[in-house]
Amino acid sequence: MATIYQVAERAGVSLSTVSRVLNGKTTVNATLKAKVEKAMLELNYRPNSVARSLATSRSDSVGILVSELNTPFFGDLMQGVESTLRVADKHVIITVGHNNLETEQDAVEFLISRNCDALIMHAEAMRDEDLVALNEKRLPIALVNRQVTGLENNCIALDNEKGGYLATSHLLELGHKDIAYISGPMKIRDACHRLKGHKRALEEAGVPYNPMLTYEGNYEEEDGKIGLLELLSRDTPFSALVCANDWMASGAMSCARDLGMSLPQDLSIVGFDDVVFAHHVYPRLTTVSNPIADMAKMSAQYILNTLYGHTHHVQHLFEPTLVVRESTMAHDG
Amino acid sequence: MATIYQVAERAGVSLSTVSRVLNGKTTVNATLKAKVEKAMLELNYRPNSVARSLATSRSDSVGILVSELNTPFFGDLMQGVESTLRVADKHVIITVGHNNLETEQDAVEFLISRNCDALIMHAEAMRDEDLVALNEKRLPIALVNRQVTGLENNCIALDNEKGGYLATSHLLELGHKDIAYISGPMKIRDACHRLKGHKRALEEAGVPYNPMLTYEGNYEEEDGKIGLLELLSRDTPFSALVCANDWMASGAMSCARDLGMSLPQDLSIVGFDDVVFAHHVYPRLTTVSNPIADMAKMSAQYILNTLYGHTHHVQHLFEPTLVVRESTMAHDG
DNA sequence: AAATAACTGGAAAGCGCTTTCTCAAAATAC
DNA sequence: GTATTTTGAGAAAGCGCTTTCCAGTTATTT
Repeated sequence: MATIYQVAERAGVSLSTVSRVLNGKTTVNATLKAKVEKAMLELNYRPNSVARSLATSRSDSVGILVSELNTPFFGDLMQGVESTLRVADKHVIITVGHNNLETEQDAVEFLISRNCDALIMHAEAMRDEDLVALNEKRLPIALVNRQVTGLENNCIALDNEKGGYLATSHLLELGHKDIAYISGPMKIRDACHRLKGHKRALEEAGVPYNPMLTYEGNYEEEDGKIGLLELLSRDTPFSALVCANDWMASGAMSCARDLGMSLPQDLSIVGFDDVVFAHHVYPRLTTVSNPIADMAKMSAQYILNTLYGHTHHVQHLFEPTLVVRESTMAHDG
Repeated sequence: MATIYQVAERAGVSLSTVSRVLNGKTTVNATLKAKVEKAMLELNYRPNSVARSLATSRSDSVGILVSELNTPFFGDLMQGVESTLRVADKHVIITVGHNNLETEQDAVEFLISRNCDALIMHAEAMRDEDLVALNEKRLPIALVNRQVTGLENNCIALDNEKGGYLATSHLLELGHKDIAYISGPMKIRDACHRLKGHKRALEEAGVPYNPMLTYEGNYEEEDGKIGLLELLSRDTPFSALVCANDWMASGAMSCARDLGMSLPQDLSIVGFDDVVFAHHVYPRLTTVSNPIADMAKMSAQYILNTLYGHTHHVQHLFEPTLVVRESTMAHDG
């Protein structure tokens, strides 16, 4: 790889001149500039961004932390961030936290040691304090899908409580009263909030909450199946089921079908997140849409604002909406 | 952030000692070592990997190029690579090529300018020559899902031709003779190979290939729908359909259902890739499984071998297998 | 006790680039 | 034509770390 010295030599100018045309801060004589550009082209010169980063302690890249790489949810998240950063000519360094404290911290350290200019994080395991502490370094952070008191400005979150509320309200409106709920792991906050919304909807409708109708899963497809079987075994009848994400909803659906139930006649099911396959399942899944891609974009814009002087409007709380498809129907009983 | 000097000072040792314990090439007196480690802990020292990378021109990170971030296929790819590299304590820098020549080249330049030790690429737009040229720099590359003559060692590919063959053979065995085919874009090689396999299966079965039964899509869900409508409009009856990926298969399925067809009675459909939602659709999709996660892992192991002296066995060609589910059935006519 | 081995410290160069700072040259003013 | 400003060029330091040398200590052998 050619260095800046070689470019300078070939163009017959000093190294500082090359640096000047490279960074365009100061004006450079037009003919000289042309010479330099020619030399760069001929040598196929590309500035070494590691060296540049060391010298400037900036890197024009922002670190992003996701929990997994291979789920539609995080796919949309990464994609949203990457695309909006790319148009601003910033790059992205992705790390994986696996929803595990140590791994998340490791990932963050890695990103810091890579001189990232900022962090966009979907941190699930790190505690609020960790995040606050992190924010105190002079490295800007954006928190996606999380609300931390004290960091309101950095958070871009979904109103999960409202989402849970919407899901259950929809079923109540359809005349269901016995509504089962397969929750995500309660150690994950959005799972708590979703369940809270569910309870509020019940309460407002005057339907008592029955713990026998709730099962705590782990957000995975399998949990939908296991959860449904478990719920059915509890001898507490129900005509509808809310699943705290689409994966579990899908698991519950195929389990129900395997059990010979017909959907949605025998069981109305609503999911959460509206991930890409939600309309692939049959019957197409009624679900709560989680505008994760929009939130991701917004977080990127927030970073662009604070870091590079852009002036996007930033919205901190996103509203979920109910997407009614064919997996729910009125209760006849 | 603390520097190595501060650690040295605090531990009361020289900088070279710190560097020695850091890199562990030479042995260091145990008590000194302990002192240094204590100092590091107290200062929460993390070596600046940018500086280190500049000094060593290695970075312990490998660049990876994918076409998209938000599809299950690439999700599995990234996940496979990341997980196997992580256990070897290497990091990953992901870039996106969007199946576009310029973007791909840009991404590669970025990775190079970041001092990546190696590249794992799913390059779709770059030409064979580009890849060969790239390989000539001393930076090792692994090519996933692609076969380039001259780079046989670097390629980890799926036998796509065989996959296409399997799909169509399955239908032929079920008694279908009029088999439509929705292809991927012919500018993408695996799409060509899959189609070629389809044709070979027909030929071996003595069924003449009818171009009227082939539609060229773009690998997107929408294309399944458009393709099916187009094929139906051609007045050339068919009882089965092969789609060159699961997305198009899913699109075709929902389109068929919207048209009032019942599946698989009125139309047998087989997909390709066995992406995660293939068994979410209804009826569950018979498809050709593409062991992309395994291939990804293998590519990472190959890199580990060439770069860091590991000695994994590397397999260059992967066999697809047919996964029979419920979207295909015997032809009665 | 002498010879050998093993470790440690200090200094210095270098990775490739940016960024002052200084000074000379060109452009403008009077 | 001299004085003044504006521009551009070059030199040099520094970003944080690794590496290599060499000299000096300390431990281990014999």
